[in-house]
Amino acid sequence: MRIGQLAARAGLTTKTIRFYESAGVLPAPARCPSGYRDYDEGAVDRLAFVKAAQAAGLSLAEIREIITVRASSGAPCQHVLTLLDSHAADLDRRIAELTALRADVERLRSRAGTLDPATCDPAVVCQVIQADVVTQPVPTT
Amino acid sequence: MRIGQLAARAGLTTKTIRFYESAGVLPAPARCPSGYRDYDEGAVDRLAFVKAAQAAGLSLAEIREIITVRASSGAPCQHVLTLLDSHAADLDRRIAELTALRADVERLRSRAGTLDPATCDPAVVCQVIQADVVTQPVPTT
DNA sequence: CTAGGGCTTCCACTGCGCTGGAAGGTCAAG
DNA sequence: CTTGACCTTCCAGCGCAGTGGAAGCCCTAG
Repeated sequence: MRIGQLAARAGLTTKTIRFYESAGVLPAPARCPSGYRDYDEGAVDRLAFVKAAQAAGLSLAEIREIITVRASSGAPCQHVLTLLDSHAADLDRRIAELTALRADVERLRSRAGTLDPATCDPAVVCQVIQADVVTQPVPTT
Repeated sequence: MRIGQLAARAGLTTKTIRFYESAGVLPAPARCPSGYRDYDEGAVDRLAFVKAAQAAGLSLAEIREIITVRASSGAPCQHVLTLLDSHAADLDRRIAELTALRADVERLRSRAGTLDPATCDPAVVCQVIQADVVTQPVPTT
């Protein structure tokens, strides 16, 4: 199967598939005499795995590492579980950060109603934005 | 005041201050005969505003726009409130996405305990990661 | 006079996951 | 023979908020 067909079956572009190959998450396939890439069915499965892993929040670098572990030392289950745990912890942190930020924004918003535009000094640009109402370290997006 | 002193007072690096000037969130200051930047007290206030606005989740582009509105048509309160509302909505979406992703990861994790490593087919790389357990569109980080 | 610390500019790079485009080769249909 | 779809490679850029480094000027202390 050529790259265009694989792309259609996987719901990706040919660009993305070549990029995945260069990123090390899709093995380099055989080549036709013409130089065209020639994929087997395994490529479809592999791309499905990559998609699922991405949907689980893993980066291409992490996916590549899982694949490497699988190739060199068998089932990467333990490694994957560790990754998932650390991602879950990251997510908990992110969610807590965003929730706190959300509360800060709400606080600014509701405080804005109590402000008199006439008291707004050009030097501070806009009195709605006040450092002492906002407690975030930095929105680590 | 020269750039190094301003940086110390604002808790930033000189690099960042020059970058803010080029990004349009800090006005270009006067220059000493030597060519050195010469800041007044207003610069400290301005940097405090930028910090607070960043902490509220605004991008430098948005901050620049607020400053522009302030300079051209007076108090930007309404504009700022609109921005804050749209950010609050973004945050709600992000939080919902991350929470759903967190649940997916948890589902994968707990399902992993029921799997037998022996049934893990190299073609799928790792059976812990399964598309049908994950329902995210794409983790729009 | 020299060393140092601070300042100037400009250009490049970081991370991440692609995406776009140029210049050219391959193949089947008309 | 030509057209057009498909493929190849390589190089560049996106967004975001900076960070790093090079080459060179300014100023003060020793």
